[in-house]
Parts: sequence; C-alpha cells; structure tokens
Amino acid sequence: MKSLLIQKSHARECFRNFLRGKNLLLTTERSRLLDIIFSQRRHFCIYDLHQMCQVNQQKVSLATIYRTLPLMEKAGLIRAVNLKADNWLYENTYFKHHHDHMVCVACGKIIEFENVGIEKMQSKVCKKHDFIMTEHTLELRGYCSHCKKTRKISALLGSKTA
Amino acid sequence: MKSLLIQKSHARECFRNFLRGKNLLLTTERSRLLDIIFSQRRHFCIYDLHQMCQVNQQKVSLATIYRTLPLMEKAGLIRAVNLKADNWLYENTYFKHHHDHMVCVACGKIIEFENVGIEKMQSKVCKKHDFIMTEHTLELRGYCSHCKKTRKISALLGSKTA
DNA sequence: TATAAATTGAGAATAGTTCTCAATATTGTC
DNA sequence: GACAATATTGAGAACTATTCTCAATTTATA
Ligand SMILES: [Mn+2]
Ligand SMILES: [Mn+2]
Ligand SMILES: [Zn+2]
Ligand SMILES: [Zn+2]
Repeated sequence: MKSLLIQKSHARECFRNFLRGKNLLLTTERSRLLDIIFSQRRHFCIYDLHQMCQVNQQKVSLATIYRTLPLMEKAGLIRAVNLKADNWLYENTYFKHHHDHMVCVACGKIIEFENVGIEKMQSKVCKKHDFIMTEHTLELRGYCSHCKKTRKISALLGSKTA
Repeated sequence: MKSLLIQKSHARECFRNFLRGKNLLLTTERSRLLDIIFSQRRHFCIYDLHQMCQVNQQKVSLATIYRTLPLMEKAGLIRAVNLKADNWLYENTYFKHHHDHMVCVACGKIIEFENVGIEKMQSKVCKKHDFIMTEHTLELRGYCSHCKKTRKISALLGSKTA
C-alpha cells in the first residue's frame, strides 16, 4: 500500500479534477479537509473531522464539512457507512478495495473483510431477480474475539441468527 | 402462511407474555399498535404508523409509538431496517423467515430474498475472524426489473461495483 | 481593476427522536 | 368498592444531526 503522503497527493489531484469538471474550486477549506481525511486510514465521523479542523487558528465550519463530504463522495474518494445506526462514519475508498464490516457490539471494534464468494452469490441473486445492483452493504454485528473471551459469550449464540 | 387474523392473535399473546415477564402492561395503546402493525405485511415507517392510529376518535401519541416499538422489537415481533438512510422502516418478523433486501433507487421498490449460501459464507468469514455474529444486514441497492427497462440501464452498470 | 461566479460561516430552520412531568389507568389487597 | 403502589400516557419542551439562508469574502477571468 502506498504511503499516506503519496496517496494524499493523488487524492488531491483526483479531487481537483473532479471539481474542475464541475466548475467548482479547490478552496483552502476543501483542501484542508482533504488533508485531514487522507492523513489517516481510520473510519471517522463528522464530529471527529470537525474537531480535527479546529487546530492552529484555522477552522472549517460544519456547514462546509457537510457540503464537502458529498463532493468527495461523488469524486469517489470516500464513502459513507453507517455501522452504528446513530451516526454516519466515512472512510477513504480511493486506495482501498471494496470491503464489508464486522462490528463488535461490546467494544465497537470494526473489522474489515473482503469475500469474493459472497459477492459472487450476491450477483447471482440479482440476476435471478433481474435486478441491476449498483452498490451493496453487508454488516455483521456481534462479539469480537477479545470481547467474546472477557464476556464468556458462547459460540452457540452465533448460530441462533446466523 | 397463516391468516393475518390468526397471526395477530398469536402476536398479541407473545407480546402479552413478554410484557408480563417484565411487569409491564398490555395497555389499550400498545394493543392498538399491535393491531395495526399485524394487520398488514408491508414495511412501515413511524410516520405511517402514526397516521394509521389517528382514525376513529382514537389516537396514539408519537411518544407512545416511540416507546412501544422497541418493546415489540425486544419481544421478537418486529425489527427495524434502514433501507432508506433517512428514515427507519419496521417489519413484522414474527411470522417471517430471516431475509435481506434489494432496494430500487429509482422507484423505491423493496424486494425480499433469502439465500442460504450467502448466510453460510458469512458464518465462515466469522469463524475465520473468531467473531461471534449475533445479527447481520445485507442490502443491495440498484435498479429493479421495471426501472431498468424504462430507464434503459445497461446491465454492465451492475458489474462495476459488484 | 472590474465583474461575475463560487464559497464561506453564522445562525436560523427542519426533522426525527428522546425527555419531563402532571394527569390517568391498572393491579393487587383489604 | 376504596386504597396504595406502580406503570403509562400525551403534550410539549429539549436535543441533535443536518440543511438552508444570506450577507460578506474569495477566486477566476478579462
Ligand atoms: Mn471500512
Ligand atoms: Mn423485509
Ligand atoms: Zn469487541
Ligand atoms: Zn424500480
């Protein structure tokens, strides 16, 4: 995987082109947001992002954040996932393969996984229903390896709703 | 599949037992909500439900609805799904097998499907990550058979993100 | 420098949901 | 039935995440 610095400059170039194509500007605020977002690989929420903007005299308003994220989404740089029903998380997609998530309901840990088999079967189901899939989300909720131990969750639990 | 009337009385019995076990009461409001919910099989949103309550002098407040739905959820009678990111839908689960959803982004149509193969592979992935799954959601978004035709969506579109 | 177009931030507005609390209903007991 | 203890309800306030409004500012271009 490329270094964050290189990723960042590629992402900026991508964003710049996207914006240019729509007669939009790569303003300092948008550039700053991009900088922050592509300086880490974790999932982030809007609140976090807003916090991270508030350092060094500089700041970006919530309004601008709410306006910018959908732009980055359309540019294919990030995507929104709602692993916790209450607030949306965003994640860098520009340098990542598609993946799905497991979320530990005890500690909140997020595990990413790719599974070609599942994806293939999804396509089959779509074909069967004559449905053209443009995107999908698969979320598994439960107990991570660590919480399973500390909470003594039985493996049987898993089979109940599997 | 059993008739709605029989389902309804079973659901009421189930809810009554659940409530009794927690020293809660099956009030007229709760009973009325159950009546409305188990009189149809479609997915419903809170707004709809609230509307349906407002007939015949009788009414149930939003506050009560918001308090009652989580109870029914815990009782295993309904579940919440958020197919449209903006507002939650609920659906009767008491007489239905587990299933997942396809949602048409053009017309909003919801298609339900069951796929044992996918579920099995999910379990495998969990095993691999030593993760105890308690629930999952799989959502496919795209174009239904009808909208595909009227909008002349190419089948190739589907393969892009599949 | 002048002009037009795009952008920003503050704060108002919206909407979905939860909370508060006084009034009401239910349950079990005498 | 009367009573005390508990649970429930609805109205409206409160909260929170998100969107909208608009005047001031920035940027691009000529
Ligand atoms: Mn991820
Ligand atoms: Mn369904
Ligand atoms: Zn955990
Ligand atoms: Zn459709």
